[in-house]
Amino acid sequence: MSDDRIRNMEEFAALCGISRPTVSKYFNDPDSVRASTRKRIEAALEQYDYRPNIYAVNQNRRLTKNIGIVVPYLADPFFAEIARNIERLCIEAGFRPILLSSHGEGQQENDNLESLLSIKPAGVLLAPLGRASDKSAIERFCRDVPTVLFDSNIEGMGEAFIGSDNASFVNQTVDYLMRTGEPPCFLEMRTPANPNANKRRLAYIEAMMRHGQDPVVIGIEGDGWAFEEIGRQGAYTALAAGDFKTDTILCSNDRLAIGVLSACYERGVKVGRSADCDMRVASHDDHPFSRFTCPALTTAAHDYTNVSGRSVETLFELIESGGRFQRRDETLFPAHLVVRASA
Amino acid sequence: MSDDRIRNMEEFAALCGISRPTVSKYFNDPDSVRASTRKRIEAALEQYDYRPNIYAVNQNRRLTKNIGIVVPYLADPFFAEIARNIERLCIEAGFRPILLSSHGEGQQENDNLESLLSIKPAGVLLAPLGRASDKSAIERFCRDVPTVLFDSNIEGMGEAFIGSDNASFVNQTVDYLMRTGEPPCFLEMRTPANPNANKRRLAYIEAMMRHGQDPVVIGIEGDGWAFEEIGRQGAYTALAAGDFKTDTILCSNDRLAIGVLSACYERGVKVGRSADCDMRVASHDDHPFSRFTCPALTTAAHDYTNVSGRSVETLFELIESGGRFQRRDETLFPAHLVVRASA
DNA sequence: CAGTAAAATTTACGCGCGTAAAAATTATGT
DNA sequence: ACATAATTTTTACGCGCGTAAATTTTACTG
Repeated sequence: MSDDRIRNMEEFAALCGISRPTVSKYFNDPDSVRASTRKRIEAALEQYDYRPNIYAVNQNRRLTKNIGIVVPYLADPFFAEIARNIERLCIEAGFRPILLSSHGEGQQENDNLESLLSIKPAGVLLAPLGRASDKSAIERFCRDVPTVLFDSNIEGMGEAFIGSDNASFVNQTVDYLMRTGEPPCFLEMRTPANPNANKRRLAYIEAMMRHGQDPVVIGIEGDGWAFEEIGRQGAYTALAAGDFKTDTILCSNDRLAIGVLSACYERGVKVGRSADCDMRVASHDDHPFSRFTCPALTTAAHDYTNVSGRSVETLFELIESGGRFQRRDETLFPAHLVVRASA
Repeated sequence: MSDDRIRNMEEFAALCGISRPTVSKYFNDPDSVRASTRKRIEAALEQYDYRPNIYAVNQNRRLTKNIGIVVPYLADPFFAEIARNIERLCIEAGFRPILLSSHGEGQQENDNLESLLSIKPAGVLLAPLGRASDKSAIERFCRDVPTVLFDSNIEGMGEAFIGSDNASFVNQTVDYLMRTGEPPCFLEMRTPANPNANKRRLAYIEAMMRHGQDPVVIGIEGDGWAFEEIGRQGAYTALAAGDFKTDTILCSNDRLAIGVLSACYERGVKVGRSADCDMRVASHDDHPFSRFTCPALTTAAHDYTNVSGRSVETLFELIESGGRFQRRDETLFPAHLVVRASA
């Protein structure tokens, strides 16, 4: 790799002995030029280390190769994992992923969308905050930018939604808990952060009815995205007040459960399914940390691969169709149960 | 906000009744134009929702306002937190942060640097992988882009380094453990991912000597960034083999400790500092999850605020000095002990 | 009010590349 | 070798904005 600084495509083309427009064609699609000229360009690339100015490219292309990815809370390893998968798929398809986190705040979500507008992305994969989202801002954004929603749905927004089937999550955990012990109560935040929580509660109630049991929903206080702390505080309070009428707690999500397990431990409540245990705790999401809790968490796992894969595929289709779909599809993937020691 | 699409600064300037160059000046620095014209522009901005084309802007500016942030492993909430702080500080200073994760892989780190090169950032904050880093690639990158290293140092690379004082971490935990119980052994990965681990080991050995104790270092097998799993497996093996000659384990970092606690729990080893406990476990980092482990983890905490704050400040100074410093400073911030239930 | 400094306008060029159209070259099949 | 199709070259324009220089307008001072 020689150190001669090449200033633009003109110079690089000259070094290749090829005209600039042809080199330009090559960078847009290497297969659009004759094999022999492709070889010459690629040989020159090895030698001279030139790369097209991304700003000049994007200024002139009708559509950039940028794809925006917005997640509600990146400090949550669950979203970090999903984002990582999605990033990889975008890169493999020749796109440029731009990852943004809303950090649990509506204002940040708006800022992220604003910021994405200015880079004129080919498309955006948006996992909205949910309750804290500025619906009208998102709606406006979706009018301007081809957007696919994932993880958390907002009725009618974006050209498609890909997520997990909350009913499948809850049915599996409830069924499992029912056939292995006492009927579970359901622990959630009183004011859940996103609509998945609501769907899970409803699915829980329905599942319990199906089993001929009275559903018991325990709503704990707390706001924001510090779910573990909220779960811990809530469980502490509930344990002290004796709110748990059953020995089995089904948490709305793993992060709450992590807090619950922490509270149980501190209060000397032994969690697990063996005979000497006081309580069973199960949950949903299969959070990356859930196998390291004490005890390891029994939970229902997202189909990470399919959710991220289908989200990306759908966005690609959307981009190819010019940014609009005939109708808005909602794709839901079922969960699979992961039985560990906690229930 | 009217919906008239404004195509460029020319049109927008016309709507303001102001010349384009003046509007351009305004966007570069709102205070560089007369107050009265500033008002007119801002009034028009409210009405017409125009925003300069970021590609055209960056093509012509000598320096972009982009700042690259590269972290080794974003699925680790520790880095997610640091990154979030840094992002915020950059935005407040009028820059555009671009967050990239190396996902624990050297190849990805190289790709990230490559990718950053093409956006011509004003500066980059790089937390290298460490052992898995391609040193020569990083060196080349640092020659082209003003770079400040943080979290994990690589001798001589980048214009400055900001991190935590590993000796301070270890001295505090060792001193605490020594004065409250048996001398600790030190648990780490046999082939640590980054140089901080090496410094911690050395600091441990030195601290033990200072206390007139024999240092005992337990190196566990494992590769990659799945530290929790590595810690779990390692502790399992060590417990089974009876490798722990003392009842006190000091882990190199919290993520290993999380795995260790998980193994202890599964094997029925009670961890904590009360009389009925079999073992004490302490660690370093104050990972966001360390207060939710069972028992909650006693650890030494990073000075998150200062590390991220100083990193950003240093990069700004670097950018203002034209990308080079006279000499390469290394700034280390001390830790503070966080005593919880595990030791 | 003149005198001066500060700010805005006019004019013009350049950044690096996409892209279109016409002309020239090369590859392909027979 | 020839006709034809496929590529490449040449030429030229435009994208949206930064920025410089010269000029005009505005604001401020006494």
